[in-house]
Amino acid sequence: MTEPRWLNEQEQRAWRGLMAMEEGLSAFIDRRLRTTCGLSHPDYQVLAHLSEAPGGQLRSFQLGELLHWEKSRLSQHLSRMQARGLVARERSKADQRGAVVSITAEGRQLIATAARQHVGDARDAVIDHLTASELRTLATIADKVQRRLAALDAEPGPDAGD
Amino acid sequence: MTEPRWLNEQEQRAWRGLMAMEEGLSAFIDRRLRTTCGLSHPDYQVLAHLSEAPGGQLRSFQLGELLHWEKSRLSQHLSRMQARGLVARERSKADQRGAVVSITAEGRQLIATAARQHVGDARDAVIDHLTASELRTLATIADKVQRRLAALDAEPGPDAGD
DNA sequence: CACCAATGGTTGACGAATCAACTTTTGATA
DNA sequence: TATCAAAAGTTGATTCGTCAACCATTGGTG
Repeated sequence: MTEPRWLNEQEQRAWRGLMAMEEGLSAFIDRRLRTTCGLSHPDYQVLAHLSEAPGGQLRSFQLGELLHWEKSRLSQHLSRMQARGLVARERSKADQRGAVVSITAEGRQLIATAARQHVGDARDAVIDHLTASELRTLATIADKVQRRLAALDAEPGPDAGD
Repeated sequence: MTEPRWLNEQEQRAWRGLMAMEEGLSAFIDRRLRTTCGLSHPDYQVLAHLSEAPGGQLRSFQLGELLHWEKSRLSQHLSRMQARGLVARERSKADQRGAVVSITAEGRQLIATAARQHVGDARDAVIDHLTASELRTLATIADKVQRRLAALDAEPGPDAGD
């Protein structure tokens, strides 16, 4: 079969809407964080995870798993954030191969401000304009999609005889 | 007021879910297009718009508006796509300042394949796993958010006395 | 204990995105 | 018609993300 099932009217509205919302929203979030706090969204995510971790520190690979980042990206990004004084790194005593990343006082300052900003933006752009029912449905959809993506990731392509 | 209204349980589920879905989904879409067709998602969007335009061509600035891209990004990206033989550019006869971008035969070939792939992926990751009601709600939410983002973009910050 | 694959991270090179500065052309106005 | 601001694109510098190769440590097995 060379022709797939194309999307009908309703499906297309949902899909195109989702794609457009995605692009617009992520651009919005990133722009707001940058202009008001001087943090990119990736910066924000790093600091958010660190600030929520016990002691404000994590092993590099743990942080990488939380963010779903490749190790090289994480390493490069942390180098830049370290140069800006937002995080610190030192070798792990337990495992000499590894590094422990910790949030600095300056980083904590920034993430506190940024978190307020971020919640305000989330409300302003999305949350406050949806009904309780829509919020529930949105959460459900997001869960389904994430589970589906995880499944697709786990079984890359053995399916052929169905 | 220094403390914003933090998100309650339900709101947080929706917001975090949305963010996570967004990242996972866009990574998935991009990865699939790259590995199966050799096109990045940006490449795909450019070709999709061109292929839908009358004559398979558009003025650069029109393409930029459709994509919400800055002109420099568009220019650089088109240079790369041109080098790969996916699009062609020539000066506009009507306006000597401007350029007309057109999709090549090779570009049409690729976008045809990629579109099938893309629809399949959309179904596989999202569409086929949602109920009709969820699809409707998703479209509604996406519309609301996009309108809200447009409004925020139009009036950057005059609102203060509400 | 000697070897060796796997783990944890860094580095360098290249493709992509953004910003500012720079053409060229257009179109309005004095 | 001479001028000048705005519009349409390009270019160069910087930053960010990804890929592949690399180094150091660990831990298991013969």
